[in-house]
Amino acid sequence: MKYVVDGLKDFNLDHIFDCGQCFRWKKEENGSYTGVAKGKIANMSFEDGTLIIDNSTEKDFNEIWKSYLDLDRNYGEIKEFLKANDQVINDAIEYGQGIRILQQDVWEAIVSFIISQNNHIPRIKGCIDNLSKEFGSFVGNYKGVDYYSLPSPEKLASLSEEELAPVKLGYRAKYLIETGKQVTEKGMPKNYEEVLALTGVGPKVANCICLFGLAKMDSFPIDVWVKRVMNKLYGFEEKDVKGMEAFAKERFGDLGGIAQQYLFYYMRNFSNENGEK
DNA sequence: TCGCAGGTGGTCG
DNA sequence: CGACCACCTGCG
Repeated sequence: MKYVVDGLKDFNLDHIFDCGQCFRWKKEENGSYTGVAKGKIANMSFEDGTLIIDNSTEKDFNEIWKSYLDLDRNYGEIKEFLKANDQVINDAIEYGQGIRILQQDVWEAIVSFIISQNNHIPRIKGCIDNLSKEFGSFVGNYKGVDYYSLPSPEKLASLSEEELAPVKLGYRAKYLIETGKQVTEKGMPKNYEEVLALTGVGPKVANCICLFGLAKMDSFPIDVWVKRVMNKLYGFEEKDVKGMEAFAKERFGDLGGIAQQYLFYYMRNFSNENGEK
């Protein structure tokens, strides 16, 4: 079963799945992406404005993928607003024109971004993969490959560091166990303060969780790449995080998170392509 | 070999 | 508060 969406603008799978917001979508040899989210497996391909979602019913699309891919938001309008307010961001927007902020599961965002701290992307993906296979639940098989969901907060809370050792989380294992306990006891966090209170979650990770898990579009995560791009394009000292936060709020307002994704993707990918540091 | 990577928590001043 | 520094792991 396939579900087809025509006439999509401001949409590009490479931009969406390679802009650092998610770690569970794998690019296939034919350029499509396969992944699992919210308990469903899907394979997506996109060409000339047409998105084909394989292994998805119309019901799946309406209940899951439509909102997951943030298709109800008008990114054309957002880009015009950002460009009008800021001449400097123009190139970044053009470079990542197809970016969309995925509306991911909150718990998945919590686990993913705790793991992401001080870590390389291939290893982040490996950790999430291991964690799902070892302790998650079986979601299904698609084209010969088994897919698993992440373990629940209760499941993580029940594990010891020794049991988690094969997942190779390093010192992040205890953060995940503790966070599992906190979420089990207090429920899922709903705002920045509650997210920040979780063990192993500082300002950067909290902003990622708010942006990608709670759809708080004003969140502006500042990591090393954003520090670099803020230095390069706007002349900030890389340690001046406070200054960057104030600037983002003033310049981008409620759309800070979307602006951040264009800037992040531009700095991380464009500069690499061009052999800059 | 050793530094470092999409940071955080703990400890000082 | 702001400035340091250790920290799992794997790769160059």
